[in-house]
Amino acid sequence: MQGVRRVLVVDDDDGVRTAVTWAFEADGFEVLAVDNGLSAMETIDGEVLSLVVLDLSLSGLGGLDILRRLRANESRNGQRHLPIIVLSGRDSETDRIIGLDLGADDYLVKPFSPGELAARARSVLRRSAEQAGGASAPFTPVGNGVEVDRTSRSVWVDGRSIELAAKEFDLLAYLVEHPRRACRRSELLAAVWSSDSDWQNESTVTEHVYRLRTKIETDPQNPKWLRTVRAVGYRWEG
Amino acid sequence: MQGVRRVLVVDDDDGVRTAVTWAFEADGFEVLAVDNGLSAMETIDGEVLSLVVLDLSLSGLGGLDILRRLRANESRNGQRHLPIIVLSGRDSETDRIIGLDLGADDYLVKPFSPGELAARARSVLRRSAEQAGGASAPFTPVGNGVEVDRTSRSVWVDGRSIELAAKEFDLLAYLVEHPRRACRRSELLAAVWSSDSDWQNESTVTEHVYRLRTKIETDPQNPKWLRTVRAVGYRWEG
DNA sequence: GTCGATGATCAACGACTTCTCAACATTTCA
DNA sequence: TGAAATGTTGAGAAGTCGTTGATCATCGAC
Repeated sequence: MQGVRRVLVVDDDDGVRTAVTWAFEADGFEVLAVDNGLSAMETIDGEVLSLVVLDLSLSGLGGLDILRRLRANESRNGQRHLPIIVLSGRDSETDRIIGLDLGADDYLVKPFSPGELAARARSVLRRSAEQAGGASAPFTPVGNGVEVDRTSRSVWVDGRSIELAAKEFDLLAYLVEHPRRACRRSELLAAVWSSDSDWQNESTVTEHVYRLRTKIETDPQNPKWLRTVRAVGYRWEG
Repeated sequence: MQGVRRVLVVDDDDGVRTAVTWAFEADGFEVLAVDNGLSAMETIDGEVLSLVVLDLSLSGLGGLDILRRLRANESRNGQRHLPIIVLSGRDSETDRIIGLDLGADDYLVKPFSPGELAARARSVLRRSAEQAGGASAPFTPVGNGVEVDRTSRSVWVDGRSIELAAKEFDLLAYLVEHPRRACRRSELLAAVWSSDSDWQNESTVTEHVYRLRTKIETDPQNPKWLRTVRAVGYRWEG
């Protein structure tokens, strides 16, 4: 898409900055790294960036503040959406990220593997490019795999069109948009049903997954895409 | 790593303070020395230090208290791990266990030779530098070795994907996040099982370590990553 | 070497999770 | 309004996982 892909890494831990920098440079990115929120904001204002990797738990001007300010600025000035991947230190923070829906494009919980970060970065950039690419080219379902188009709300599996009910589609779309993430049922309830797990029964999710599998998996008993993560929930193998 | 290597010596015995100070100054360290726990905490808060040498048997605010507070603060604020070498007057097994459990990086019993202390200091600092240097901490190295990803809850050993049960994964993730630390079984119970050791049997940890080893170690009888620390617990060799 | 303490290994059982299906509730649309 | 499609809930079966205690191996002290 662009000649230079430039990423900003914001983390106050030397080790994380170094490792993330390596991972991105190995992937052909130009990397800027800063260790605090103020420098991060300055860099974002002053530089042309393709992507920001942002630690949530910065001291001082925190990751959440940056995210909030950035998104507020963008919508006020009608600027282009700058893709952001959030890093969070604890698994419990994940729930907050999802709950608050702060506009991160993806998020990773430490510890994470560099390869995983690189994969998510590519995926975020691809989506961002498709979006910027305007009136997305008429969808052509190609070859193998599962293709989901939110605009026409249609789904193809290995090139064949599949009919899904509304909730089934929403669930699948969410999973496909968050590939390789172990999603807990409560997360899916919140995201797809806009509901609290206190309010709604989590077995609703189980049942919809069951129906989805019968429709999209070749061997529903032995699912290839929609995998169970025992004691947690489900994961889409993108 | 740093231009100046600065060490804080905490001991209420004049003779020990003097001897240790000499030993470190001869080794090119800048030395701060205090004779009580309160001053120690103040110095730790106010100064940039490379290492603390801490007498366990201080009167007043004791060595164990300092260790506990310091490590609690670090984990709460996500600060860098400050290396600590503990000095103890007695060779009692109990103190040794408690000292290592609370996150002392090494341990010396009085009387000791200044040369021995200097050697251990160098070793502790080297390990600490390696750790901060990126190849460990929340991040696991690429390629060979064990990679853990909390987001997708998946694990790779030498590039091959490994299936783990829920508790096995949680245990592994905790260990990987605290590399090169002797973790007591009670600590692991508290961290991974959110449980009291009075309530749950510590052999649960032993068993889970056993299962983990059979899944991730090439030679489980002779573990390379998940090592036993006799009379204490287990340690992850990051 | 012997003894005691500690860890490894194994088997067994109970508890928990998910799958599956059926029944009921709700929405949609003719 | 009524029928069909869709969504939600609950219950039982099947399977996996977690935990424990027993027994054997190993280590270190004496």
